[in-house]
This record gives sequence, structure tokens and C-alpha cells, in this order.
Amino acid sequence: MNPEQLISVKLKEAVFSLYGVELELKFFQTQATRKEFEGDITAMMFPLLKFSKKSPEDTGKEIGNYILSKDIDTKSFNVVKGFLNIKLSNEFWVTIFKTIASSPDYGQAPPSGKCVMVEFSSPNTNKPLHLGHIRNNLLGSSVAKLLEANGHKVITVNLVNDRGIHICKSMLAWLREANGETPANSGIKGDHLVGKYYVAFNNALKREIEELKQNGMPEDEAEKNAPILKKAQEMLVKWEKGDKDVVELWKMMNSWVYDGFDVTYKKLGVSFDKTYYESQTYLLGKALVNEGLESGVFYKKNNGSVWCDLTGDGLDEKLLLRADGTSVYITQDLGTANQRFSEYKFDEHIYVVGNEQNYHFQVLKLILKKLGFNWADSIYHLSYGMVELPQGKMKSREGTVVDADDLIDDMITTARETSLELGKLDNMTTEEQNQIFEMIGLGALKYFIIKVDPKKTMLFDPKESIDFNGNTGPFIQYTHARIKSILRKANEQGIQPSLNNSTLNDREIEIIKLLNTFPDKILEGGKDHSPAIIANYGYELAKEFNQYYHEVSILKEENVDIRSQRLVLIDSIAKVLSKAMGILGITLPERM
RNA sequence: GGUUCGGUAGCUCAGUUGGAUAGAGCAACAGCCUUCUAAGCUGUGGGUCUUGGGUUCGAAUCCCAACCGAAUCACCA
Repeated sequence: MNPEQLISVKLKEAVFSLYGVELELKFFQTQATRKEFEGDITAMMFPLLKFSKKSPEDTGKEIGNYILSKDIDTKSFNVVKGFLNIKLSNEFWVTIFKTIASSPDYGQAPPSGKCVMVEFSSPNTNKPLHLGHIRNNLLGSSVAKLLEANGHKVITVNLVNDRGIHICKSMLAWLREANGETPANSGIKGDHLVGKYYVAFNNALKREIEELKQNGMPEDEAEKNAPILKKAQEMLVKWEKGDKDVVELWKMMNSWVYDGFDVTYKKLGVSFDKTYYESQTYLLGKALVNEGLESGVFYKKNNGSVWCDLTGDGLDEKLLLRADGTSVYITQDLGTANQRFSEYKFDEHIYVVGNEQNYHFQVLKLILKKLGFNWADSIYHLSYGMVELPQGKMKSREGTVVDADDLIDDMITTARETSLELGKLDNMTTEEQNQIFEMIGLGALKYFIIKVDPKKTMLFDPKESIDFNGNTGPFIQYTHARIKSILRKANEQGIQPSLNNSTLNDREIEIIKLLNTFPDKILEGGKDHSPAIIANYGYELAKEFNQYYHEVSILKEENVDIRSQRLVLIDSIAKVLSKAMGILGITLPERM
């Protein structure tokens, strides 16, 4: 039983017996006792004063004495100001410890019967992934795992933006400048190759605009009338008409990009149950708009464009169909959401999309509700903050974009250098070593990103490389390797872990308390859609273990029962760390 | 201007059903490897929790206002 709940029950009994008042369990305020005080659970006396009609101290003493006299789970108590600190018995903690150690998949919630869809990543196919995408992908995949740990059925989906003017730009530049360059004949990763020509397009565009300006055209007109831009627009029209050559080229270049993305996704440990392509969904939603038009939810302006009036909800008017009848971004999102719901009947649909689109999702939800879809309430926009550099936002035009592949490689290189310097892996094969370097490099990167509250803008300084000491992924990985090392040695020495009802020291009780809160953290993290909670929990637990490690000896403990019991304890820590980091997509090594 | 989000140590961040003297890491300084992995541990210094009001026995946390910063309000996606 949860210790706070237990104390609440005792408090309820005490208050009823002493003051004759029957209160609800929720009324009693309890919390884990702060470390600087003696005790395990603290109960607030302030709300009870009106019943006891005594000072906070006297009330605390009276209730403390009552509980102590009635109960064998409690060991002692003290009162400081209005805080009643209760210490629970060793037996109580041993029982908790046993429950934790004997759970096969501790932390995993039972099946909830709920189905949750998580959309994330959603890249454009005209350039490679960057640091912003990394945050998106790591958030999305860890939230998905976190919800699975909460017992939900999770469907991960990706919506690839594979069409539009931006892709035509890369295609056009490739035709003009590439001389048939391909990933195969150049050795350049596909997404980077396509990105190269996207940059080439923009450079050409810039030159043309300059030229037009020198011939006397005003800047804004030059920007609209550059010949290369016109060509890109023509290309888009051709694509929409299904022009064979354009479609062939489009297919080829997109396939390069997908091959490139696959490599990056694989490194990040990201995967999807289903991938949607905008080229297949961009026409969806028109039917919905027409229905809304008939039912009077939407209206048509003189030029034929269709709008939804949201001024009554404190927002603006929203365009849904252009005057020429073509759809806009939100039109297809309406259609896609509707299609997905009829396919999966999800209980919740999470969109992992940056906070720049807060307004978009507010509108999306509102319009779906106006159309009469009750499931619109189940849409949740997991809005995360931008990743900024010391000089501000990443700008591709200024070349300050932090490329995802480069960053991952840098992290692995750093891991390699650090590991080789420490020389702990010398007796391993190169292949084993490389696996560990990758594990550590990615662990550092993932933890660095995920430990920050998703909704906060976070800062990344490329000059100060991501740390491997302190509150970091490698710290937790190191802790795990340390535990595994002890367990290996124990096994070699023929020492078996076992639970023996031995007395637990204070540090061990602290650890058990922490382990005991793990399921709550999973619940909390799931409710808040915040893997950061799990990351910070993992750090706390690892830190607690390291302090324990320095204070007590495990294998050299003379009392055989205590020694075996400690092995069970550290094994439980390793399992919880592993489960917690697994949710974040971070793997923990056996040695490092 | 409207809306949404943020402001905690020099830096990066924790800190929600309101609770005791606000915590970590990095950076700085001082210690600890013949003892289970020093990617670790211990200690020192570092704070008007943006500001001002309010509610409360009690506020970083809730309410109001101001200030600062970000995003957004397109016949772009």
C-alpha cells in the first residue's frame, strides 16, 4: 500500500476517535517527509485544528500517540510546528521492497483499454532533419512509449509533407545544376543531397532578384517575378496535373530523401506504425467543408472562398477553401483527422508539433467541434518550445542550422574519445566498443533533449558540447554499468541475491521510497505528456544509488543475509533505471 | 493591438492536489582512487524565485496588474 494513503487512513481513524469527526480521506494532507527531518510521511496539522481546538503541536502529539498505540506499521513520530512526522517500521518497508522486487515488469501499468494515436516527426522532404526535428522525434517517440507504460494501446503515425512548392524548388535546381548527381554516384546521403539543391535554388533565386533590382525593378516585385520562382510554380502545377516527367523526378528525389531519413530515424530509435503522405491526403477535407457549408457552419464570400467565423470564440475568421476552390493546410488536417478517427476510433489523438502552431490546433479543434464531432475533445496538441542557439533561432539562410546527422556523429565521436581515454573497454572487440560508443553518444543527446520540460524553449550551445557528467544520460548509463558490474562479480563469487527480511538502513529505505514512487511518476508523466518527469526521476534514482554505493559495501558485507538482500536492491534499481530510460529510448550498457 | 506560452543561482535546468531553511548539474575553489567502475562521491561559495498588490495559518506554486522575452493572428505549409 502507498505509505501516504496508509497514513491518511490512520489519520482518519485518529480524528474520528479523538474528536468524533468523520472526514473524507482526501481531506488529509500528507507528503513525503523532507530529508532534513526525521520520519517518512508528514501530515499537516493545520486543517485539523478546528476539530482538535488545540495548538498545532498538541494536536500533532495527540494524533501521533493515538496512531502509534494502535498500529504496528508505525515506529515513531515527532512534531515540528504543525507538521507531524511519522516514521514507518522496517517491516513495512521490507514488504514494499518485496512487492517491487517480485514484480516482473515493475512500473508497467495494466492494460487500460484506451487507444492513443501519436503523430510526430512530420518532416518536409526538401532538406535533411535538424536539431528541431530531433526534439520533435525524441519527444514523440518517448511520449508514445510513456503512454504504453501507462497501459494504453499506442499507434504512432508520421505525416510526411512530400508535396508543394518547396520540393519543386529542390527538383528544379537539381535539373539545372546536378548533372545527374545521385546519392549512389556521389556518396552523399539522400536527404542531404536534396537539401543541397534546395540551397542551390535559393542562391539562384537571390542572384536573379539582385539582377532584376539592378535593372530597376522594386524589391518586392523582383521577389515575385524572378524567373526561377515562376518555373518552380509551373512545376507545381504540372505535378498537380500528374505530368509524367515531373512526377517521375519527384518520386526519385523523394525516395532519396526517405532513404536518408530512414538512416537518421534508425539511429534515433524512432519508428512509426503508419506513415501518411500529404500527396495522398492534401485533397481530403473538401467534402467536410462542403457539408459544413450546407449546414451553415461555414459561409461563402463573394469571390467564392469559404470561411469559418470564429470571432464568437475570440479568434478570427479562418479560410478553408480558396476562391479557386483549392484547399489550404487546415482543410487537409480536418480531413485527415476525420479519416483517422473513422479508421482507429482513438480515445486520444496527440499531435507533437511545435508551439508556432498553437493557433492552428486551437482552430482545428474548434472547427471539428462546430462540425459536430465530439471526438474533437480528444485531440491534444503536444506543443513544444523551439530549440534556440545562443544567437537566437536557427536560420538556414545564415547557415546556423544544427544538422541532425552531424550532431549525432559528434556525440558518438565524443563518447568514443572519452571512453578510449578512460580505457575501461580495452578488452572488448571493436564492434562491441562501437556499440557502446553509439549507446553513450545517443544517450547523452536524448537525455539532454528530453530532460527539459517540453513546453519550454530550450537552448543549445554548439560550442559547449553536451555534457557527459552530472545530470546527463551517460551518468545514468554509468550507474547502470556499475550495478551490473557488482552483480556480475557476485555471480562469479557464487553469491545469490535473496530477500531475507533483514533490517534496512536509512539509505536503503530512501532508495525503496524512491523506487516506490516510480509507478506514480509514470502516471504523472503520462497525464502531463511529459517524458521529462521520467528523465528527472531516473537522475534522482541514479544519484541516490551512487551515494549508497559510496557509503556501504555490498560484496564485502559480512552479514550474508544483508549482503544477498543488497544485491536484490541494486538489481531492482537497475531494472527501474532500465525501464525508465527505455521509455526515453535510451539503452543502458552492461559495462562502460 | 488580440491570443497562447515562458521569466527560479554566472550558465543550463528541476521544483502542482499551496507546506518546514527553494534544489541539482555545469563553471570556480577544497578534499576522496592498494578497498564492489573516480563518466563517481564529499564539502565551500553563489538566490529580493522579474516587479507590485491580493487570497491564506502558510505562496516560486493560486488570483489581479505591470515589465521583459518567444510564438501566432496569411487565398504559406
